Amino acid sequence: MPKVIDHDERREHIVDVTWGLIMGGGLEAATMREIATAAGFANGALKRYFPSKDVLVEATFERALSMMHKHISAAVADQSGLEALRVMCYGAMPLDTKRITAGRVLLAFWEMSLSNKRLHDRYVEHLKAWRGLMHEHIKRARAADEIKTAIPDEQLVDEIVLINAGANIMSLVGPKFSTRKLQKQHLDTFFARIVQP
Amino acid sequence: MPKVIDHDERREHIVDVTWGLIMGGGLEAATMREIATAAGFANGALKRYFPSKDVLVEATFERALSMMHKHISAAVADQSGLEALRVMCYGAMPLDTKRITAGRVLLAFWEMSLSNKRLHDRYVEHLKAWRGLMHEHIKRARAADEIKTAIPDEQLVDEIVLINAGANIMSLVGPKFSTRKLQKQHLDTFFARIVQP
DNA sequence: CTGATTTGTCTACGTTTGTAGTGTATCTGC
DNA sequence: GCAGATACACTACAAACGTAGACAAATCAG
Repeated sequence: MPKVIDHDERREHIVDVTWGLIMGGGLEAATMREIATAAGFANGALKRYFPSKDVLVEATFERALSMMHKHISAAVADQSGLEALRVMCYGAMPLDTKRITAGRVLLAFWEMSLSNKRLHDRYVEHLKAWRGLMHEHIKRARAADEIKTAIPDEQLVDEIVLINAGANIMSLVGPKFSTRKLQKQHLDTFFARIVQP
Repeated sequence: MPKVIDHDERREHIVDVTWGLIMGGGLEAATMREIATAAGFANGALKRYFPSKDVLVEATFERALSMMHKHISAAVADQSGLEALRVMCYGAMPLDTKRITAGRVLLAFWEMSLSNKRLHDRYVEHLKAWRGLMHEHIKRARAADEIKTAIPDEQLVDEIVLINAGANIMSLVGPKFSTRKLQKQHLDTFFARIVQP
């Protein structure tokens, strides 16, 4: 028996490195050679852990989605209704450096998913789950009379999604205009608004 | 004297073709060979009109911005204040196929501008002009007592920008969820809101 | 018709890409 | 300590990229 290696751990590390490279210079910067070097390997070494670049990219994509999912789940915790919705919204916004650079990865994946059906389907699935969760919390908040606006649930959910996607973009391309303070204010105003008739 | 050619017209045509290719498959699909073929030329023919790919891409980028600028200017026309703002907002939203696919190009440029200082500066300039124009109209609308909300102008402008950017993204990656109807409703609700105290 | 000049084609070159193949070093179980 | 399997480095290769240069074709002035 040869050297024993935790393959899953190695894969995690390689995905970490790929993530970092995309953060720094987009997908363009994430070449197999560059990833291998940054991970401390030589040219062809990644092949043992990811059969092809597509698979590696897909794994990195998956990481982005599961990271967001975990971040939201952890924030929501045992809360429910309006407070859960609030925590979800603030948690998904690019309000610190880590989440802003994560938006860089998201941007790359948005573009890639437009020419890769597998990735696109996966993202639609994620979107469906995310929106479904928000619907759930809004429903409960309405039942508890925490939300009183006449605006339909579907519109509320969509508004959050658009604000969030827009904030991710603008934090990258125009952070001087769309400041964190403003982005927080959007959510503040939004929540102040929906608790009223 | 040889064949006489309108160079500007040729450049427009080449930019058209580049635009179309980016629409279809992102920047990845817009190779010099592909552009030349789609424009009806052979491999190296573009060199007479664009010295390098960077220049061609920059010209296409410029087209995207000026297209939006023209679209807005034409819509606003001689109007002013609230009505001008309203027309601007609806005009910039991806509410038809043409504007949705234009969002595809915008997405490509957002990503590219993150690793190209020239393009980034140009986009920031555009953003500044766009936001400035909205500020102008909001100011006049307030003077005419058309807008009564206590929300600061800067926040109103930023909200429009985020909704717009988000709508552009979601029209591409999740049109099943973020429908045109919903996107229109966001603006309807927004304008119904700001005319009240 | 002739000739100068631009236009566009074609070929080629140097890079960079993803990936396959080969060999060597390394480590574990016996 | 030995044998066998694994891990990684290294080289190589085909494909695709942007771009440069040489050549042929086309066109208008005279």
